[in-house]
Amino acid sequence: MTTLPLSSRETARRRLLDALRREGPLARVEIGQHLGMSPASVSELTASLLDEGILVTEETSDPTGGLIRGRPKTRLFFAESLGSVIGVWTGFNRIELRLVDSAGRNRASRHVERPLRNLGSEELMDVLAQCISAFAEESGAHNVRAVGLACQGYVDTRDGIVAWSPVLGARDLPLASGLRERLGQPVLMENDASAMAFAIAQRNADLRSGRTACLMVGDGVGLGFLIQGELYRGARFGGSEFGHVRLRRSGPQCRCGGRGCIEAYLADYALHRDAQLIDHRPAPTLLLPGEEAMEAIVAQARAGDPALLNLFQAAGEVLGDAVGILIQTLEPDHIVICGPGTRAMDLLRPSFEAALEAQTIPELRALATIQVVESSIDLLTEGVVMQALRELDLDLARLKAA
Amino acid sequence: MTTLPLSSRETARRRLLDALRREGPLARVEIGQHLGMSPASVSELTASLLDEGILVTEETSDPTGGLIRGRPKTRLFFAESLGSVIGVWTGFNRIELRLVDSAGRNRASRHVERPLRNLGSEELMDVLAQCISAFAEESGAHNVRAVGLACQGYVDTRDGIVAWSPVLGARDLPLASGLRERLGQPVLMENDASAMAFAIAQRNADLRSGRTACLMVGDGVGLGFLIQGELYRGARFGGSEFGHVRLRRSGPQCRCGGRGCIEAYLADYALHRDAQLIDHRPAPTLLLPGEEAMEAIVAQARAGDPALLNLFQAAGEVLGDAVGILIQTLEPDHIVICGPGTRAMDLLRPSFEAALEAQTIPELRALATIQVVESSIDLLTEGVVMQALRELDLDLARLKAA
DNA sequence: TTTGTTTTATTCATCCTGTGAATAAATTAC
DNA sequence: GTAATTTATTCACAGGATGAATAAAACAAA
Repeated sequence: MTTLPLSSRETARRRLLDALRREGPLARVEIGQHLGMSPASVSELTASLLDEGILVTEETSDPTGGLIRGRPKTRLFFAESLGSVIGVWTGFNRIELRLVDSAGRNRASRHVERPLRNLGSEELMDVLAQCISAFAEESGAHNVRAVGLACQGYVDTRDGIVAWSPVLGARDLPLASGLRERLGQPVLMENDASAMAFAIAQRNADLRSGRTACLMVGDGVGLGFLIQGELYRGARFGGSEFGHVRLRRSGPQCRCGGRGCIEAYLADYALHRDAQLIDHRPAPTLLLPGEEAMEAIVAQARAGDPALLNLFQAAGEVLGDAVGILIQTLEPDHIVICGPGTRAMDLLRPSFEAALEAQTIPELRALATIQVVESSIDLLTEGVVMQALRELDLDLARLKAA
Repeated sequence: MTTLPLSSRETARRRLLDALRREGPLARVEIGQHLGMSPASVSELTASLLDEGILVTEETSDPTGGLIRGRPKTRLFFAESLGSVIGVWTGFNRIELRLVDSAGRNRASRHVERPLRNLGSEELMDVLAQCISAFAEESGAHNVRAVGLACQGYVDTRDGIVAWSPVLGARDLPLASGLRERLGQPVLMENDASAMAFAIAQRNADLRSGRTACLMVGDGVGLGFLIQGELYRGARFGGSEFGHVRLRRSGPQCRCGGRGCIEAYLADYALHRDAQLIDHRPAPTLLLPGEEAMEAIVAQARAGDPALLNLFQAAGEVLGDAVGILIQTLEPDHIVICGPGTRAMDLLRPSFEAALEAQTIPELRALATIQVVESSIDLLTEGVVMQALRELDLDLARLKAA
């Protein structure tokens, strides 16, 4: 992840390519309208992008059937020849993979069940590299240009280092360089909640204006924070570990070693573990339960199981407190609650809303819109792949400039 | 407060004038070194600033006494003729005023004891306007160009509206326009913690790089958050109401009407109130105690009063939790604890550090430097005045451009 | 005094970008 | 075939940043 300030040319270029990835093929006039650029500027920019072989003109088979007068649009889009990018997410005991072309269109995806916890760092990198190359091979990926990797924990996105992760058990793990050596590809890293936030904002223009706090609930709990559509970067160019804010002094145990973290109430592993405890099952594991197991718990709660209802009630309360803290601290314009955890939003909502109300000042609460976006892990690899693609766009531009 | 994106020219101009206000008179070469600009650009920029009458060349009385060879520097600085700006802070029962020239140098200051709580909005504006004009007159202010006003609460800095304030009891109060009508001057508004954060960052270059979270403890508790030296703006261009994050569900009463807010433990009024309660004094007020009263409480605690020590212990714990939340949410590069409340830092520190440690992940905690900056309310009016001056700089540039 | 040295400041030609206006191109409508 | 319409390019120009050359203002030394 480059962190140099972008020149105005680079910004324009990025905006243009972002718009194409979002909207699909566009004619030059349309690009101008989308971005508020003059036709002359668009012509100039696209000329060099065409020249560099990044874009190609589309063979227009005249889809309007001659209903529109005037010179027909020639739409521009990404050249197929540019190759592809692999996006990876390392979950608790699962690896999610996706292959996209340079336009960001899905080409293949799969997931692998494989616990990554407590592997040594060399072994971890071996396993990951092996999964990625196997996936590349089986999906017939040709000309892979980069790998984007999202994982839980605090990620130094500039250097591709996992500064801290509860899942990988890692401290300052130089994952990007380790995988680069093994795969021979540039590897770009991102925190997983950041990746999902980015993907969601790509689908909703509102979320790309102002400040958007995107709380992902699922495997863990993470926050992706966007300012004018770009990911917020903290120290060492990482995101946020909001999921490990400890709201309850003597709350349940968290994967991070602490107690009472937001995650320790809301994450799938936490709900699953606590549900097992209710049933007096032995030795609750910290492994990620499958979607079926979670659905079963939710169904049982919806059926009226009082102990489970209590669980969701407590989780909703924590969610309300969490969103309340975000509102009072950052005053975002938009708040998004997303991730697999939204499957139980109906169960969470009453206590969520009560806690949010108790936690926040009404006048400030009114400044933010809150929306729930159902989103699966797919969106996560989509986000990291998008970020990787933009990074490659930039590299190409700088390559040509030099 | 203008919120339009700045043109590159405007950015350069702002950086130049900021540097002059911080560093004092500078020669053109020195400006170039400070800002990493070419001599040609500096010459060009300063030429128009001199032309507009914003800067003047300094009459160099050759202070080096001829020890240095070569053409002597001609230093540039702000023209005296440009007039002055008044900075105001409205506290709980006190108004702080300051007059500065266009270079930001202090010309006069005073404070007025005057409770502002529970005044009607018209009356409030009358009182404020009257205080300000009396101050302008008595300090011999000539050619006042603007008033900068900092207050507690959520301030819409673009339109100068107090969206919410526990002190002024206001909801959507258009204070800036009301005062402008009464004073005939443009009035620029800012949240008080934001103003102090800005002032502190002007004095320490480190804090102007990366992300700085500046927690002001005093009359209330506020957060000023800086990204690359510029104030973070949330929805409606306000700052943060971090002081009203409710950390303890059944904690003490806060001025905002809630319970267990950070402020309800740490603010002067809270400590004073709780100290009175210990002594079984009747009817604890919410008025701001004077500095002497606070010093007395601190002295009594330092002398070993166990009940007071408990009070500071609880406050320190809340401070640690608060800083912990900031670290895990925003991963700032720098954290500053400032304001009059730092007077008791020795009493707060043990429980502060323990709570911080319990609240945060060591690897993440290590990413931020934490420093305590002793700072009085003076810095606050300094900050708001600085912001007002930069806004005027911008207006002047846009005036000339039109 | 004169000439050279040193440092500061300006000027100038140039590059880069972005834009409005004019022009060209490609199509439909009549 | 001509007019109308829409899309795309070209061109001249403006604004801003910069390196290089030049000018300016001092001191140092012969």
